[in-house]
Amino acid sequence: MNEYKISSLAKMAGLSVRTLQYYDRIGLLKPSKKTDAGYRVYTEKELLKLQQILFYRELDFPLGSIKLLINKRDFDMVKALLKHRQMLEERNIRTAGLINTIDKTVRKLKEVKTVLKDEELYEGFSKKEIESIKKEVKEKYDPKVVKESYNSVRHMTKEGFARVKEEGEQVSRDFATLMGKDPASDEVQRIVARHYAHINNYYKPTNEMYRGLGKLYVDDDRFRAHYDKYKKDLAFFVHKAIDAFCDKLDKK
Amino acid sequence: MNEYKISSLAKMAGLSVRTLQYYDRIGLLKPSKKTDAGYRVYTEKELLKLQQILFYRELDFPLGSIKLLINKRDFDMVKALLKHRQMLEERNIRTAGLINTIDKTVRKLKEVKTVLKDEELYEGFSKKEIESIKKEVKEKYDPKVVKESYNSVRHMTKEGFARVKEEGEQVSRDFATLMGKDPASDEVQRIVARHYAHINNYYKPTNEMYRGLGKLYVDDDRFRAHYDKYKKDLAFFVHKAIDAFCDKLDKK
DNA sequence: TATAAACTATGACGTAACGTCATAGTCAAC
DNA sequence: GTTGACTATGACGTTACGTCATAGTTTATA
Repeated sequence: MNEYKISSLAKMAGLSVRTLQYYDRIGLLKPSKKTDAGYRVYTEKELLKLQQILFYRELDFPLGSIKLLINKRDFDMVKALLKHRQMLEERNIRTAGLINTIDKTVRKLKEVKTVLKDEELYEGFSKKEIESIKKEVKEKYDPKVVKESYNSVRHMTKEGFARVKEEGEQVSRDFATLMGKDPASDEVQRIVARHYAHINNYYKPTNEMYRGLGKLYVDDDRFRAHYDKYKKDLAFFVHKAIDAFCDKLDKK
Repeated sequence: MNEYKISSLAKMAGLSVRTLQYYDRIGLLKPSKKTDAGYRVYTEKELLKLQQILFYRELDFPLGSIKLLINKRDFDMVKALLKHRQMLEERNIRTAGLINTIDKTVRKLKEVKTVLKDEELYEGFSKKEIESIKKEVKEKYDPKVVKESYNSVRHMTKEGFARVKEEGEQVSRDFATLMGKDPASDEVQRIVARHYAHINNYYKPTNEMYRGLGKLYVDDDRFRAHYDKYKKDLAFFVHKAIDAFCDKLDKK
């Protein structure tokens, strides 16, 4: 019977020497024998077994399972295959979902492909204000968070931008008219819900994060200025309203 | 701004403490500061950044890529997403292929599993003939061996059997063209190996079982007829070839 | 036959993204 | 002042190998 040294078998099977040594070590494929010098010697028998191994490996079976599958003669192959199939299917479903999420995200980003110039983005602000905002945004806040909304805002069409901006302004005005009411009241909470949905155009915050965002409206000068522009202390009111909103979410 | 200790942030984000410590270590998410005692202190800023991280993580981005994505200001998000999408799609296609392979394999195995009754296996033979064949096979050859291959053959459906025949036909033709050569020669042995691999689709015979199957090809009229249909005495040739194959396996 | 080239074995370490365990220091409460 | 909860860190395990270094073996060649 022909005998093969490790690199021959490796070449035949398309594996590396180190891989075969590894398979030996974990007991997946032992050589037929070893020479006095400790060299591994394989025969056709091992080649055939290796083919079986590679079949399962191709199916993404973990080596530990393969070891059981090919060594136990009474192992229920069909059951193992079906169980594995189940797992592959779940993996596929999940991956399909991820692709979908990417598509949605990309659509959102692309829909707004036309790049707005800074002047358009910050229309209403003076040049100096623009610079200071940009600088502040860059230095003070989390780069990515700000960048994402910054970019998504920057890449909007004028129409898209106008729409979002209008939406945001309406929400702000609504908050302004309701100031003084109980932040936890239904009418205020309805506006918060709209705000929350608005925010979700840009990213999907957890409850805690949304709460944090509300706090940021007060702590951050630029945000506070934005709201307080509508009405004095509106930022604080919005913060409280968001807090109440999150309280309710948490309680559920 | 509110300050959170590591377990608070972990709970909020649904991660483990160890994971956050890990993210700190690899520079993915550094705490806002550290206390004198070395305790990590996080704020809402980190919460927001973490949310971004989790968004990409959900999409199976490796953490290293996420680090670049959220830290490099000029990183092209759309490009990165589309590239990732490409990868996910390839993964999905491959997984779908694996599922398909499993389905085909399981179909085969299930056909094999259904037990054929003797009458079906030997349809066309009389009861007496059946008994005589069984008796002969049992007595003439190593009882255990023959019984093994016998039984494994018995467990096929008609359809399964037809499929085996169909798929085995190519192998048969190859044997036919090589008849006259030394059954132990490399070229013949290669075909035997293919036959062996083919058989292995259905069950995993021991060497002895495989040898018994070879004998069965000669001793059983139906099998013999099958091979001799291709060429006179082909069954005997195949038997010899399988014998030589098993000799080599045994010799080790 | 001596030597160089090619091959082999083995241990150690690295990978990704954490989990687990052990050890030790820290903080708040009773 | 002690207990209990919390934190930090290092070490090791996980999967399926790859890479590198070191050392011994076989083979080819001069």
